[in-house]
Amino acid sequence: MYTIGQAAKLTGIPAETLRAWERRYGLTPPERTNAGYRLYDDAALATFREVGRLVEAGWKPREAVLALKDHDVEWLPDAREFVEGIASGSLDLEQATATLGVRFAVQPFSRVVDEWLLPMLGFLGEEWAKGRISVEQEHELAAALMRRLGLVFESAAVQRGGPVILMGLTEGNRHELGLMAFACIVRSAGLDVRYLGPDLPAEEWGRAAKRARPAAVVTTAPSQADLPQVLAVLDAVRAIVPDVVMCVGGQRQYEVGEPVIALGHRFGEAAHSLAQRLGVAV
Amino acid sequence: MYTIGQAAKLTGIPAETLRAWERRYGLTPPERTNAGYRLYDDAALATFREVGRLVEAGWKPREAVLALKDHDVEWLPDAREFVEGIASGSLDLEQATATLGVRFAVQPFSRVVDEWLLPMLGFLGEEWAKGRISVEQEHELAAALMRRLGLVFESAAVQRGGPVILMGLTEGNRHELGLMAFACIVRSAGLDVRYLGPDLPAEEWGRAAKRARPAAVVTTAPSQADLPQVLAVLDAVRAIVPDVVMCVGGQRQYEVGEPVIALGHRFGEAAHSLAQRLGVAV
DNA sequence: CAAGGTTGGGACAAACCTTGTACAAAGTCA
DNA sequence: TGACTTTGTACAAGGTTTGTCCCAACCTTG
Repeated sequence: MYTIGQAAKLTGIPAETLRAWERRYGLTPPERTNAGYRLYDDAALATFREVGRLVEAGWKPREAVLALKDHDVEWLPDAREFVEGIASGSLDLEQATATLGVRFAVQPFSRVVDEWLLPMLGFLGEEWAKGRISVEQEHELAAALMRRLGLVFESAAVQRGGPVILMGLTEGNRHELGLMAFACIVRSAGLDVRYLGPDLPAEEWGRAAKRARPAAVVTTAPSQADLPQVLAVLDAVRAIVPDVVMCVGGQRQYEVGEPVIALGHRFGEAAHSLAQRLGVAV
Repeated sequence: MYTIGQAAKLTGIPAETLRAWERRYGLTPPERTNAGYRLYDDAALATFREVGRLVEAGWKPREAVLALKDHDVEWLPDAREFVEGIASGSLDLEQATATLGVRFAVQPFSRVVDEWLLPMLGFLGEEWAKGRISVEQEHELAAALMRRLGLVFESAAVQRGGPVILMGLTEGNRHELGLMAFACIVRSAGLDVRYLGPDLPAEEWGRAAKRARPAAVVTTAPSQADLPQVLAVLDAVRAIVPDVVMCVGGQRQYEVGEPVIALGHRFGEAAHSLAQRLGVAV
């Protein structure tokens, strides 16, 4: 437990400000000693830091506090707890995804993806394999997350005129979430991403390439069955744009081999290196 | 929620300009705080970006907003032109969805769906049948429209505690757009819609019903092949909730028959009558 | 006990937002 | 061409929000 001065030192927010936040917006009324001294716990400090980050990002403190109160930080548990909540049915999906929106505002998007979304998808796959998550649960979650990511995608500013990047899934592949997250990151960096959607046959990739003349093409290979599809897409696109850069993500990305580039499992860095390869400053 | 300064920073449009647009064209009168401060949500920000995009592309702001709002605008030719533009490749998808977004902001959402989106989907199907629209074009458009509708879905206020409505597509059916538009309308009316996504087998509908205890279930039957699936879903859900209300949309909705309710092709009215049937005031 | 931290509340300047009016640059039209 | 409209931006006067400061009284620690 910390007194207000210690809390101020640890969070970097002046004690007067912490008191003002409590007085004005009712932010985390702390426990008190017998004499009336405030005593904060670690959760309170975490909340202060979250509010601080939002304020630093330009939010009005009132709005920041309200947002964090509505979607209590405690409510977005770590990835494993989240999946556990889905499996047991104890998680309110509506509230959890709304909280994710606040998360996106508090932390850099790519960090949330690398440290939360991708691990979460991994756990989800495990639990699904064990039969602890039903198809309909997985569907509903995927749809909700796609909407959240779509919000980020739409709010990213694009600079037209630069190199075009085509993203989509190969025939038979419908696992959109990872790719969409990557698309959001790349688009947030200002690149012109064209998102084609799931389950697209190789010849359609050729048509898309003819229309868009992409500098790069990104897809994923979550299972072994996707590998030949990825190569087919490579052929189809290369027939139109011979020197196109092709990148691939997903569990089996390293099994595709030259000249396809594996993106790795850290999307922030992957997006960065993709931008560099295309000669675009980020 | 964002203040006007925040909105200006996030959209890149000066606050004075946002106020001028509101004053001159009535663009998205926002909520206000007690003190009169404007508060914008994500959908409003999307609209601003869309108008900005149109202005950047050479539209006049007045036309970008008012022309899309005026009553004497012919909707159907416009939807046809839209599809024509997609087919010929002369239409910029970003710009096209931008006009749709502005319409959502200045017209009742259900009217835009009834008079523009649904006819447009009809034309799109026709051209697709004629081979004038490729699969990848249709995919990319569908993904973009789903993102835009998802934005509406997410920014619609929900009142938990009321009757739950389950929406999704039956096994093999992946035509999400119509259903998603309907989901947006119903959710905007304050009802608790759970959107399950496409391609869900009947037994999974049963599982979802066990979790959510829905008062109503909505799906679509765009082709004849979907009819048996719809009946299978009805059986599966009724095994859990015997007196559930089941509604169906899509081209073949009238061929399902009792006790399934056909929604008709005017979603505004359909949503209204669904709400009435559930005893909810809208 | 002394020194330093904490309590509440009031006060205040800076930053932000409000409405209304004004104006220059650019476009439109007869 | 000249008159008129449109549009982005600017400014003034006034209200709101917010970080910070002050202060007398109280608490904790050495």
